[in-house]
Amino acid sequence: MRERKIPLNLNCGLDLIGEVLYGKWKIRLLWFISEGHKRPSELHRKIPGASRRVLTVQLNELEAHDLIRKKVYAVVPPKVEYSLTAFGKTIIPLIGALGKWADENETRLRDLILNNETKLPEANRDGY
Amino acid sequence: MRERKIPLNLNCGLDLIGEVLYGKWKIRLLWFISEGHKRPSELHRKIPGASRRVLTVQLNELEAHDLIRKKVYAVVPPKVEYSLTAFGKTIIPLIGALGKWADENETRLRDLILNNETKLPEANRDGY
DNA sequence: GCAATATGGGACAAATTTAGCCCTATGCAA
DNA sequence: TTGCATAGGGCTAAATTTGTCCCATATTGC
Repeated sequence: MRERKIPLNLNCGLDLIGEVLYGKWKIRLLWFISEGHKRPSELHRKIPGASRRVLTVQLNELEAHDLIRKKVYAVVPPKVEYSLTAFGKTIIPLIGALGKWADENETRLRDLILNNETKLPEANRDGY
Repeated sequence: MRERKIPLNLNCGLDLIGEVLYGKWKIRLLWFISEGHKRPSELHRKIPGASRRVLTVQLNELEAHDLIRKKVYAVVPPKVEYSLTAFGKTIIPLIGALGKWADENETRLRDLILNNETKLPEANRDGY
């Protein structure tokens, strides 16, 4: 975040989607929360590839965007639970649909992605 | 792209979605192409906020991922037309749904986003 | 007493994505 | 003859996103 130097576009709906859902782990976070994984540590276990730091940052953003709500228990060690807001719930079906689409095309997508991971970079390496 | 130092996760469908749709302008590109805006210059006019460079890069990626197809006419000045592949067409309804969701919640989203744009950065500025 | 637990956040480093420029090519119009 | 239009891609710089490390907290169990 911090002071943005390149202005936001907020023209069409798709721009807005970008702002709210754009973040490497956000849709996964929303999805797992919708599945009932509420605590940050749980979510981190579900998404081990992400650093704890980014997850908390993105959770904060989702909260700021009113998609999730945070409940802090005054105990030690700390306990925190996230849940979807009513607003957040309205977007879950869409995320579900995306996941379903990807699952249905899983092998195809995986092939396409991996193909390009091994092809494009080699072309670049020559340039160094 | 180039040589990736942080490995990809390709576990669940949502990871795959990330790889294919993650890119600042990709869903907009797909959407506009689906609306019949085929030529790079047209697309650029529809998305003036993006640099021409990134658009061509992201178009290349979409093509590599088999969501769009490119037709090059051997004329001068050059003429290129993109169109959705059959595979690409299957994802359009999902993008449409996202756009619709955002349109329906437009003012709310805009408020939430702008609110945070002005609030969070100020909190940070103090730290400098 | 010391480690482990769960969470948050500051400071800074690295990785990755985007933006900005420049150059090419060739007809057509002013 | 100069300039524009169209598309691509190399290269470098900036912006932005992610990751790493470290500290703090209070209680339970060893």
